[in-house]
Amino acid sequence: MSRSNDAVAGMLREYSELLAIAGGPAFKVRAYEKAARAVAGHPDDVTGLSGKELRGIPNVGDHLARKILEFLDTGSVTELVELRSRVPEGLRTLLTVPGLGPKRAHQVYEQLGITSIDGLLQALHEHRLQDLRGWGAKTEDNLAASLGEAHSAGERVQLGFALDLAEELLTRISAWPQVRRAAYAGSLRRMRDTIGDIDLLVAAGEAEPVMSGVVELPHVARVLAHGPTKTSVVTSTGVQVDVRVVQPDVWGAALLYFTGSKQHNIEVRELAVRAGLKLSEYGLFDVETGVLVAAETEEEVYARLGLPWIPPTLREGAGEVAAALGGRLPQLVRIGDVRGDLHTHTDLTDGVATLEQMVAAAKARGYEYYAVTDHAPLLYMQRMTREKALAQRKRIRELERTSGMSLLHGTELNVQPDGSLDWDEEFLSTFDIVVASVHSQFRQPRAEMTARVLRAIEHPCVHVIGHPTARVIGTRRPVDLDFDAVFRAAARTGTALEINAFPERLDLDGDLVRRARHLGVRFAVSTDAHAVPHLDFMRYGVATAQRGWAAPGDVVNTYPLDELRRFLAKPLVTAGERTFTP
DNA sequence: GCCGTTTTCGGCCCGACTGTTTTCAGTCG
Repeated sequence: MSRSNDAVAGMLREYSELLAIAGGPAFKVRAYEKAARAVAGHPDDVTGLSGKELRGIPNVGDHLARKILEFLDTGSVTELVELRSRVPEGLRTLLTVPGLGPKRAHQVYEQLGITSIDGLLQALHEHRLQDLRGWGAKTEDNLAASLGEAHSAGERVQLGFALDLAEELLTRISAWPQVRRAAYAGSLRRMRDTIGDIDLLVAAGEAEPVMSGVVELPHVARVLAHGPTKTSVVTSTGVQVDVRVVQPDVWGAALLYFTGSKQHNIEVRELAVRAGLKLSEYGLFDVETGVLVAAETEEEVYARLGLPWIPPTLREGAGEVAAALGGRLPQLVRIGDVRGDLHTHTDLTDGVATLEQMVAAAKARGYEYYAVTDHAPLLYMQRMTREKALAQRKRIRELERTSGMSLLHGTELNVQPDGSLDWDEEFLSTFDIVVASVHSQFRQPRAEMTARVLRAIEHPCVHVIGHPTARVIGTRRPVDLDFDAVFRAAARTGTALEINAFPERLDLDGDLVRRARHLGVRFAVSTDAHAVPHLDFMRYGVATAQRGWAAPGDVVNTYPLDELRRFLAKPLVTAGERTFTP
């Protein structure tokens, strides 16, 4: 994703939020927010675009085009700087607390002088908030709960953010003359859904120039440590980056060591000890003679220990070493196995790209098929209607003839609190693919939530349950579900569970995928794209599937189209099996 | 501030939920 689009979108979003807190007109707040979304989702890099071209982006008009140009030109916007001076800096971070919007942020600032999350916690502790107009004990309780969650997320950043940053840093570092190889390691290479700090490994004959280069990188805000082979810095975005330099001939041993996980390394080193060997980041050595046995590649090191190469996404010390010893490692699904995306949106609902743009981008990715699944009427804000859906279907059928790619017309339904869905069964049966997701009432007790999701799974027209836990990383915890019951029902009815590839979601996560897989569940790895660049999130979804030990056969969108269609026919559901009737 | 006109003004995603009120404000999706 192009960085300048993200930077511009960030500027517009900040403007929108500051305006909201300052009590600016709501329509203006929304205008900035909409423009931010459009710019972030715009497929072309905005750098170098003319004012006229910028105005071609939806929701960007004269004023915003000028602000964007000023921003790209000077790195700043006069009016934004002025606005910042009127709103204390910390107030904006208060908006990240679920349940606290611009009005209440403004209120706690005006009446209690609170400008930070710490200040809010303090006031909460002293029960000073419930004296405010419109506040009560319950409001305080809810706020305390969401603050607790935000805090428990700690300083970790999302996978997508970390990977973008790591790749940008690696591009720079790899260009230095001393550098032979450079790669990210650690939890990022294992593709965990959140990343504590970024570990970069560099192979270079000479370490010193690399270490000095790292502290000079423009991203660096603070240097934590700066030694001959290891440097730790904090970036201006607050992420810690550890860079380690090794000799090129021990690359494999070092990469293995720095990729971890700790538990995986312990298990591998135990194997070494039992074989009279010693494993460190400098190589695999014979204990008696001290002779180096293997170090150059990971494959060599693993092989000398009697192991096949173990994919990083499996290295969690969760049975992968034993499986590797026994020849039982799964054949993992890979990005190249994916033949299509089964959950995407267009600007007919809340996407920012047109149907034509999304289809063209999917075609450019080389997909064999592509599903468009815009929202359904019960997500009221999207104002979907049967007529709009049918009109879209007509355009999809036309587009299919010219695009040379199979297009599936689908929809994303809303699973209501009682498990009922948008539209009737007769109309639903006319869609090629139906995704059903929970979008509201996330705090239902387990029994109700489970019954709700089970009813959707049992519905004969529902093919995929979208983002099954509805979590938003760092913001909203997963819903409370009896997963075994859900997984068994999904397996029995032939309903796929989604592995939503959006970096904020990654839902199901790797652990749940693994559990579900054991019960025979199949998965749809989908991006939930709302813009062209979001189609690239597929790699996060595939990595999450890998973390759940999923093979291509477990993932329905690796199937050729005819096989996918057989799956979507949901042959496993018969009327007699249904425990709920819609 | 943007957009689409019944084009240069007047609308702007719209309904549910929560917790507070005692008829509604704030937040969310």
